[in-house]
Amino acid sequence: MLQQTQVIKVIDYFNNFIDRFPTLKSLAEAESEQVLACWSGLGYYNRARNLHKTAQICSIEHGDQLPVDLNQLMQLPGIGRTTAGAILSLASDLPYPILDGNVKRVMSRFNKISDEKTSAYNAKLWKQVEELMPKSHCRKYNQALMDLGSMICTRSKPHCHRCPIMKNCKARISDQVALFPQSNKKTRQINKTYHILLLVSEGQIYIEKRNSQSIWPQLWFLPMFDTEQKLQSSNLFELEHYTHYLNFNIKHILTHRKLDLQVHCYKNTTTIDRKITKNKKWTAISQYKKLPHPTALVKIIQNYLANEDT
DNA sequence: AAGTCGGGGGC
DNA sequence: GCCCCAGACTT
Repeated sequence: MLQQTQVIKVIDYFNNFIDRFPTLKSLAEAESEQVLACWSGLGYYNRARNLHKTAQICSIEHGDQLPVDLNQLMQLPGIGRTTAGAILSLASDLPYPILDGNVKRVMSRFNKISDEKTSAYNAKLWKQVEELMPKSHCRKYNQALMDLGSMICTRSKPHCHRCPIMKNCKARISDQVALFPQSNKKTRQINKTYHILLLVSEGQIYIEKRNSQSIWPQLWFLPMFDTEQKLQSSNLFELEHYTHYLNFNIKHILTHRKLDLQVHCYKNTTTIDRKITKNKKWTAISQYKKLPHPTALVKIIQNYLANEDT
């Protein structure tokens, strides 16, 4: 959960997740849908799928436990070198370094490491953090290094006057702290418009499971179309029985894409045949909240629905 | 080596 | 608005 996600955001999800899946075995035996639902709103949903797979692999191959071995850990889906190092050092107090975003920043400043190319930059950072790694007190050392990065050696306005290693920090010595680390190259965001169909009937909304190809793969959401024509011509929902009553617009930003989501709302007060299939169904908005989906959009949609009802 | 994947906080 | 965050995986 902590991969590319700040601690404050994770805490509630973590507690809920541990309540729901208290052991590795219980996670391994869970349905994928339930695991994803517990992840709903946290983002990077492949992390949930990988965690689930890892639990299943460890359940079968490692006797319901994580292996205490760097290479074996790194072969598990979703566990790279940093996460493997975190497991070994924090759980077992073994001398394996971590290179997360915080430690990267500390290392970059401490030894004035910079490079044009990302791969060479990361290699230098790993080498540096390996050389500094002590053979004892590994748990406390790694935790302290991350805390140093998150609380003292912050990205902007670092608190160098309170830093315990300021005397040996090359960036500090040369008064160049602000120059490190170099800002990352930006991947430009591509604008994309989608047309979304919101069907409301007797307090329920229609949702479907997305395919594996596009964004939000295999999550439940309202039907999305590339063009308004495709939305209009989707006879799946017998649009002639519905009354169009509202359009609204949602701007949603992903890491690599700016989405302009145009929501087309249709209402129907008569009873309809609500078929539930594997990948399509009707659901009350309250139930919708418990499904795997991009929740940032659910709040907005719920607000519009609430306003319409009153 | 570059692209992909969410959502949110800081400034 | 831009950058980054307790990164890893795919192409």
